[in-house]
Amino acid sequence: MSSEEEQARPSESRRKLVRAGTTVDQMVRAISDRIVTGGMHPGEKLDEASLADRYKVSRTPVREALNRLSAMGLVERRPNRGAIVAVVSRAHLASMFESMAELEAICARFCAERMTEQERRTLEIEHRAAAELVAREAEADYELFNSDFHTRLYRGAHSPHMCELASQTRRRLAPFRRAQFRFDGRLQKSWREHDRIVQSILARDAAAAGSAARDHLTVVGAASVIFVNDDVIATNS
Amino acid sequence: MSSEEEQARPSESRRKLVRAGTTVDQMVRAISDRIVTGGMHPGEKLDEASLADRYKVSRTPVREALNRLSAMGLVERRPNRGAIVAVVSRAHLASMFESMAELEAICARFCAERMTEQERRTLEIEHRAAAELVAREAEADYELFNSDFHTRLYRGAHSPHMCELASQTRRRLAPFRRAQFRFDGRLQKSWREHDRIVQSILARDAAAAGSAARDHLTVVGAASVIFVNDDVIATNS
DNA sequence: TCGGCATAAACTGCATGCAAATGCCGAATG
DNA sequence: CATTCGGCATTTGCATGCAGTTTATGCCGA
Repeated sequence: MSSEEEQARPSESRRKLVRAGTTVDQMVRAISDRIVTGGMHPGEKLDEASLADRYKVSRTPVREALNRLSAMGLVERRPNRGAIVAVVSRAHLASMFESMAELEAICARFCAERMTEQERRTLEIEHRAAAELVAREAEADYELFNSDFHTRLYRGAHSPHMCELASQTRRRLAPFRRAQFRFDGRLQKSWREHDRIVQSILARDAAAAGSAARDHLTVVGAASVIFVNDDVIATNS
Repeated sequence: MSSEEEQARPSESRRKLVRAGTTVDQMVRAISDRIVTGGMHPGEKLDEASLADRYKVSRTPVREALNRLSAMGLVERRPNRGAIVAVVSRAHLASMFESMAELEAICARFCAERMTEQERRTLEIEHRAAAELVAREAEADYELFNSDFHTRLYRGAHSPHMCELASQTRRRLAPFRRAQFRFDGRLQKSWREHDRIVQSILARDAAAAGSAARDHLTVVGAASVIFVNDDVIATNS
């Protein structure tokens, strides 16, 4: 696999044309992309100097990026001994999915109780519109919609901190959710599960919304943990 | 107020005698201490150069410390515009306490279902022992026990990630929970609330444990938010 | 007197250099 | 032959310097 598309950027791109600002941000994206897309395996060493000259920047922004990634849980930093790609055990991964399910359950409950009329309308409209993506089997687009859907759920809970926790956990799970929609019929199943959540929210049935969201995530989690078993964790050293 | 006890350290202390290793760690502790103990007010500017020469280090470790504190949610970093002590609105603070309540409810539920016999025994024994602290009105000691109690709850859930989320949120709330036990009779109330949680867990009644934990935190949160209203938030600029 | 613009000061972000820490390898010793 | 100690190489951690960006100040015109 030629995953080297980011490597030898023409040096003029240092601060022009590249989407978002600061060099550190770029490094965070570059490194996390490589980890997320499987370009680096858990346990692999991330040496500052190598990364620095691989991306043609100095060690300082690399350091900062590694720190941020460490805060995000994607890499592990050992004092004086460098950083490695975070090793997540199957148990820990399962725990993350479990937590995600619980967090979304809470958000869904809050949504049922607290969403404004406006938010409910938007939620329903967007959800209905997504049915078309399912029919077309537009996986990439659906994945995008899916992301929005969940974000909407976090926002609708009207609890900034809960939203933050959920988003954070979701980001951290991203690497392991990649092939989620590759499973046959997963698109349609996902939509139906969403439907159950949406209907419960619209009916203001908090308990039902909670269970629906929990079940939805539990299914996704199980699928992903199985997936990971064969593909990522097995290669951890 | 002479809160300048940390300022002009003899320079030899750079890497000797100071408890834990790296300069960055010291900076993190120093700055977070000042924020947590009210030495700095929300919104106040944290200028790298000033901090650097206040603590007689270079800007680099200060930068790293600010980044970590930003990840912890204690300071806010604006690109190219420096860092300020995080401003938490009353709404956001309430949201944090609410989330904390939900997280602990989940942990308590899991504890009821998953704790080992050993863990249950320890939980009960420690809890019983704390009754003595209540009788003696040993506030400081009880506060210590209280911290352990909650940590035990997070651990007992047997979900590493949930434990992490709970601990993280708890740390972040620390600044606002300071005077929690100053309220009259709070010690005894706290113990009785703990008792309800413990009994539910020992009875393996997940639902009851969840509600008990949620109620416990909801009370604490309400008290602290009120407290904050008069003391911290009002002085934010 | 007030608003807009240009210049200057201040501060952040990145690069580079140096010192301390860790890990490795070989040699000496029990 | 195994173990431990010391030097060497690599790598992290911190200091400092420079460049770009933001913010403050002052000047000019209306």
